[in-house]
Amino acid sequence: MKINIKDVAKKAGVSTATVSRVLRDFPGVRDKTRKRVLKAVSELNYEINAVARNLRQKKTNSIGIIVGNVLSQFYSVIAKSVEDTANKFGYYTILCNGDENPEKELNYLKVLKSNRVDGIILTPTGKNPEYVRYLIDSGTKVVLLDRLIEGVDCDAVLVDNANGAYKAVKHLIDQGYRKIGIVDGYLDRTTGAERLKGYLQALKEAGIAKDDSLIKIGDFKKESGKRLTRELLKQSNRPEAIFTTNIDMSIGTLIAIKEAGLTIPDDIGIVCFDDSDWALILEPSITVIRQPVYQLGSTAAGLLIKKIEDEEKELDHKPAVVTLKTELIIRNSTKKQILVN
Amino acid sequence: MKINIKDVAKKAGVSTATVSRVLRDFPGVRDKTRKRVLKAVSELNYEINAVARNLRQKKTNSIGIIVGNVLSQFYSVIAKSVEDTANKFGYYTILCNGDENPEKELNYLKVLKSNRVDGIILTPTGKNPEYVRYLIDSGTKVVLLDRLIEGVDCDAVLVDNANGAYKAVKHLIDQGYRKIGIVDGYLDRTTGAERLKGYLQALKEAGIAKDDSLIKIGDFKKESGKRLTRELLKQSNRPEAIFTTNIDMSIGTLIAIKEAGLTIPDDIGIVCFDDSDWALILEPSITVIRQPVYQLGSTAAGLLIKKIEDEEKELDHKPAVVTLKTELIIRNSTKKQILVN
DNA sequence: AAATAAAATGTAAACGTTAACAATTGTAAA
DNA sequence: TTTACAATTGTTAACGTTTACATTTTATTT
Repeated sequence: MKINIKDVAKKAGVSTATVSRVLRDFPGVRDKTRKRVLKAVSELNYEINAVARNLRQKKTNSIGIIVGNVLSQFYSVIAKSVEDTANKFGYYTILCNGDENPEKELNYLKVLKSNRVDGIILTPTGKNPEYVRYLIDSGTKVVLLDRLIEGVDCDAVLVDNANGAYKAVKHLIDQGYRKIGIVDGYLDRTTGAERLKGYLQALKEAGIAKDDSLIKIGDFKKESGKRLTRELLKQSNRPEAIFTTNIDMSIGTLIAIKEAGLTIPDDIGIVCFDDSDWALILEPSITVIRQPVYQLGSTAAGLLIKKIEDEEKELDHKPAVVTLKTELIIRNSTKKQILVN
Repeated sequence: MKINIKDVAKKAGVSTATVSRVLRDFPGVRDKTRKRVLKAVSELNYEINAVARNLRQKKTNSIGIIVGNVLSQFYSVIAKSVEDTANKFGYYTILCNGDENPEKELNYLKVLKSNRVDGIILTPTGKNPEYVRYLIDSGTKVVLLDRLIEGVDCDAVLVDNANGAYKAVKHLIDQGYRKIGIVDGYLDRTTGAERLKGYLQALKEAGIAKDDSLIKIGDFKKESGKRLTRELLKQSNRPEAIFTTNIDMSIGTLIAIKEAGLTIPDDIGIVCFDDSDWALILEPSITVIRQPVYQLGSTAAGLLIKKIEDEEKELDHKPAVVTLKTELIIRNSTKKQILVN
């Protein structure tokens, strides 16, 4: 029932090799022959079996991407940019939701390897350094996205997390806020750690003492943002402003602030890592650190594909870490000054 | 360099068939042999080549999913629920972004078929009925999600779009709004058409005449929501309330309302199709029609996998259309009554 | 211990391509 | 015409599994 290359060859009166050549647009096929083959292809409704091709060529034209949390807007954009870029170069993507869970991550890495994807883009939990190192050593192309893995030397595309956080907190300080809380995610992800670092640096420069009760560490997800903000707002030394370190936790924080009946920016100022259309619609609009999210994904995909194709050409590839800049977008959630006037 | 099943067989002193049996947990392998094989597997760090397996088994344990617009929150949730469900049954997913573009859709359908995915979940543009029909006829398992394709008989998982829209508009009317605009998406998608139908039905029942100048048709994306709302707000018979038919257009609509300096719900009421955390944070919070989005995806994936596995067991499968219920969540963006008091 | 059945293992073809190499055909110069 | 060489096409062995079938080993019965 299923048509294969032999059927096409027979119908066109040529060998399978010739059909294969036509299918792959190889030069050196007489025009007359090519037309005959294409006619047979279309008459038989032949569609190549990519699985067989992949086996023979030891190449799948696919890349895997493991993201931290597919529900997050941040990773949606990453998924789209990786996919767009991959498509442009003739690759398709397999999207996996690591869910910030090291076991899921490990499992997916194995599945992707087993399926012989040509490369992997990984937002690492950082908890599987041995396997990632093994992957790289055994020839799988890997590009890390958004975070690094301690002790693993690998291409990566990052954002200047510490600087972004620094700009956010410095802005709060410049606006007159002093008691500034932070709602951060996992400190064992480089993002969480670096953003905390930027926060601390800004405080230090302004001569504001570090206050551990204002530092709350969650898991980068909405629920923990809500829970931690509730804690912050309940405690005696309630912060005058909060810096949240990713979009999902920011949602939780905003919910908690609304619950508490506080007014932004009068009662409390807020700066969030990650921009969103919603941040603009909210009243007041939210001051944010904008990451070049689309570019993050497209750069990672571009780097990965370059790595893949460089190797095919037997070119050497030097591992690179690309760091993209963040941008402070000042809106109305940090306008304390105006009220002071 | 690469270890294959032959290497394992040699090391364990058995045949490749035995190794294969052990790998697939086949019964009828002596325990001693099994252990010997597993030892060799682990010592050699052997990982099965899924591509070769897929070729031989004519099965890939993968399903493809083509969504309308991967940037939309709606489809993020769909992607996650499909992936979760697929994983649970041992399948992995290939996510494709159709982008509401019939050509991209067609291309992806071909790529997925060529890669011999075991099944496809499709949010159809409706513009490729012949190919979808051909796919189904040639044995590819397909489940449509969110929308139908005219003239194609296929399993599908939908939402009661007309009823949802009806509830939304009826609610507006009950709250005292009369001049109600609609910002809808493509009418040639069943979602767009059905939601318009519900809108019209609610108006009719209330004895409100249809006014074409209040009916704006876009493409389900943010930009058109913004543009169309600007038009609505500029024209002489400005609506008292707007019903938007998906989350992305809703964002555009909210931006346009904010731009125009109008107050919700005093100057204008609004109900949106699709709930979101942000709808709750906004001031005022937004009344919405909530779709059971996660369930939509998991049901589709479950149905698809059942289809796939029923066929393997040579069971007959009757095409089914599952329609899930929507829910009206009343919040503050439609509280006209209160102001009247 | 022999005969038989059942259990375990092995052999080799098949899945549908591609690619190295071989063979044929066409073309242009001698 | 040959001849020499280039252009085109064909043959066949991979790629790494699984699986139908054959064979060997083990267990059971007499």
